[in-house]
Amino acid sequence: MISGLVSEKKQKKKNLLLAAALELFLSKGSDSTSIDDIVRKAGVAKGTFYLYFHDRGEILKAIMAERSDYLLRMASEKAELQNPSSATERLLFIVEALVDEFARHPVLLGLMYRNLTWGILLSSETVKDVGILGERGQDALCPSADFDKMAFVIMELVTSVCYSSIILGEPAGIEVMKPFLLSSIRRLLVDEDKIRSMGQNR
Amino acid sequence: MISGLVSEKKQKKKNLLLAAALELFLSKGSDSTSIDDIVRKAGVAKGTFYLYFHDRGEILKAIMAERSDYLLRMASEKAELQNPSSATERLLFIVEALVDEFARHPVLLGLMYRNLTWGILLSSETVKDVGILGERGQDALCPSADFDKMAFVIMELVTSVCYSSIILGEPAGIEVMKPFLLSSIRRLLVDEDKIRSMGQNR
Amino acid sequence: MISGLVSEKKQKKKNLLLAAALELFLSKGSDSTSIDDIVRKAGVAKGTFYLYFHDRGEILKAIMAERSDYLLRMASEKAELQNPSSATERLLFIVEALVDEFARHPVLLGLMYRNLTWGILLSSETVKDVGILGERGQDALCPSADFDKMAFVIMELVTSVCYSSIILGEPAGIEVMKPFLLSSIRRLLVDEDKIRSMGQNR
Amino acid sequence: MISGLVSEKKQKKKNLLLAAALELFLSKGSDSTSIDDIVRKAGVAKGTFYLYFHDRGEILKAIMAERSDYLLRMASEKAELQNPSSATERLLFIVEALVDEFARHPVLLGLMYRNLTWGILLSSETVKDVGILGERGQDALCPSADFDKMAFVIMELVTSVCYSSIILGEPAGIEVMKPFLLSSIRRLLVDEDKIRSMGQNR
DNA sequence: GATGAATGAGAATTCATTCAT
DNA sequence: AATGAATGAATTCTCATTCAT
Repeated sequence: MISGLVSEKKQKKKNLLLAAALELFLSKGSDSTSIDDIVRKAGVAKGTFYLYFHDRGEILKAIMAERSDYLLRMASEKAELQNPSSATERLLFIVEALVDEFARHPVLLGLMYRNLTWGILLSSETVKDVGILGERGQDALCPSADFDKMAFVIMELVTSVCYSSIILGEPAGIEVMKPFLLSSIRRLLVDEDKIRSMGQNR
Repeated sequence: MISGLVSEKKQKKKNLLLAAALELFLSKGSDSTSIDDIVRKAGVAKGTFYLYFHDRGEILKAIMAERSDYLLRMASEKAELQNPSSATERLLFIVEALVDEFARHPVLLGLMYRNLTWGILLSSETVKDVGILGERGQDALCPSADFDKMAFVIMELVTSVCYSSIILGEPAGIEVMKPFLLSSIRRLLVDEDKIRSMGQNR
Repeated sequence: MISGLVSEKKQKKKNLLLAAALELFLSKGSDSTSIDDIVRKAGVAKGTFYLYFHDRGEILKAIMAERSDYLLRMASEKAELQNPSSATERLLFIVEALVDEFARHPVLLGLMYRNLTWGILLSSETVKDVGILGERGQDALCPSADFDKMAFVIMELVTSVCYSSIILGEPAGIEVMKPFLLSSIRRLLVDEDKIRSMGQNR
Repeated sequence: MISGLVSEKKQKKKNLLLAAALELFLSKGSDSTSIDDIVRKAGVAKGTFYLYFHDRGEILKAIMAERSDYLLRMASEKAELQNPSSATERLLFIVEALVDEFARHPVLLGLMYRNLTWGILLSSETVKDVGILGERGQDALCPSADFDKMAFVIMELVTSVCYSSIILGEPAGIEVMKPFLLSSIRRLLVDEDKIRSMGQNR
């Protein structure tokens, strides 16, 4: 456990930097946060920043990865607590939790919007076991081949709609857009074959 | 008519600036384009920029508005040429034209992704008469109340998916994502009541 | 003449920078002179430097060109005043003037040594008409084909010997090295054919 | 012998540093090589550098001394292999070997040009016994008094001309300058008395 | 309206050096 | 002897903005 403590100590300054950067990115946006700001807030020397990160983009990426991972886990756990009756239900609960979190923390949303592409996160191992679409296979929400694409499309949709709605108020407030978003997702998950047959009717 | 010519002449420098800025934004990205770059390329003096624009954000906004308007019109016209048999068909043709355009001009896509929210454009008068969801009312693709939201959600989805797919190659190339995107949109437009009843089965 | 005055005014800041840089390069050496130092001494803003020079190397080059050109003219004039009886005499007077100047201003020598290669200067038009080897042709000090090479070799020799002798005191002081240098140059200018025949004797 | 081994081991890190520094100086130039670069390449800790060298200048000096000594020995040996018929011949062979080596390794040339003055090396004991001007005395290439000066002047000349010719291409390529340089040196070694008498004729 | 020289605050980055372990 | 995390002064370079002409 000593080595654990050592490496913990070794990472202390790095963690100070990460914490400071997160706080500043959230309050001022990443574009207007200088490395000077970060080290001043972290209480470390300028050079220490470059000991751990190559540039501002790198610390942003690190923070985005950590935040989105955390966000997804948190939403997943919240959904589980509501005993979803189906995979669809579960997904909708997850989305709802995400929307609520974004509504509570618009700055976080602003930060994640277009600094984050879910593509990378969703294909990462850590998130695979969380899952947002339930198990692949029999009970899956969509054909296995489309699994990744669907997860990805849904997450991009959620972020885009939240951003526009919560931050810009366009085309309507989040209280109006949320139900619409949820029903949109429900529609997305409808079995494709059934859609095609229904499409014929029009 | 003289005054018309005069005001046209008066705008000459402004147009030079707009043209120069567009070209630079596309080739270097808006972040790395300085006002210096713009005036040099436009062949006007530094001070002249501030005669017409307050800052870089303003010229960017102007360009984004013009570009997205043009893009939507172009896609609309292309769709019309294919004699769509229904409003859904027409919308899918429009989306296809947009995707193709983005695939041909990744730089334009990158520019729009980072600097445009369809919310503003879609609610503008100039785009209203283009329309992407057909006429409101009887034959409409979705309930009148959801009209704007649906248009908005679809456009955000298209941009997000294109960006991730074309620029980042995540979660797959655009040739794979395009059919998936089109079928996703088809599903989004399915009548909600039918969905709900189908949702029960799960 | 108005335009002359205008362009003179336009160059005022540039000249302030050049003067400040020269003074600093001479007193601290070019390596330990920062752009900050230069602008502070010149009394202009930081950005103004970059309005006129791309980087420190550029201002150094400009100064070196001006200084060496001046130096050569000065030495040439001094030589002329002594009514040299032959082209060889004239060259030796020039070299002597250069050596004396370097001995009086070791800092200048230190600056020019290995920041300057005579090659560029000697082939420039401004120096062509000064000449250090007299007229090409009949009376020339060396075959026309070797003219440039000879001028170049002599100047490199002078600078090298002066530097080592004056700055480092190696292998002897300048009062000892000067006569040796002059006689070395005299030897260099000896007709090659004669040398070859003399070489046989050894 | 144990102590010998120990002190050899003790020097192991120092040698690692020297080897790493040489390689870096040659590939990046000494100015753009940081101590960080050196220790990283050497695989030792930052602090270890300061255990053996006071600053970068010190390690540079050490390397320059070793390199130029090696270079001179190498050139000397090569010259010997060609069975020079006279001291002049021998010197010219040495110079030729040096020029060829510089032409093959322009980086080495650049490094030596900027950081070496032959003055120090030529007066060192290790080089005295190599000699480039043959034995002092009867058969010497020049009067004993001028021995050191001449050796020095020739070496500076060779380095300067090689640098300008090989690196800058001024005033001509090395294939053109080499013969000229060799004949110049031949002239430099001509007996001074004979010169003086010949000088009268002009 | 138009110009463009001048500004100077500020951002990023480097690197020799120290020192507790 | 050896380490390497931490330092922070120093430096380069950018760029939006102003203003006298």
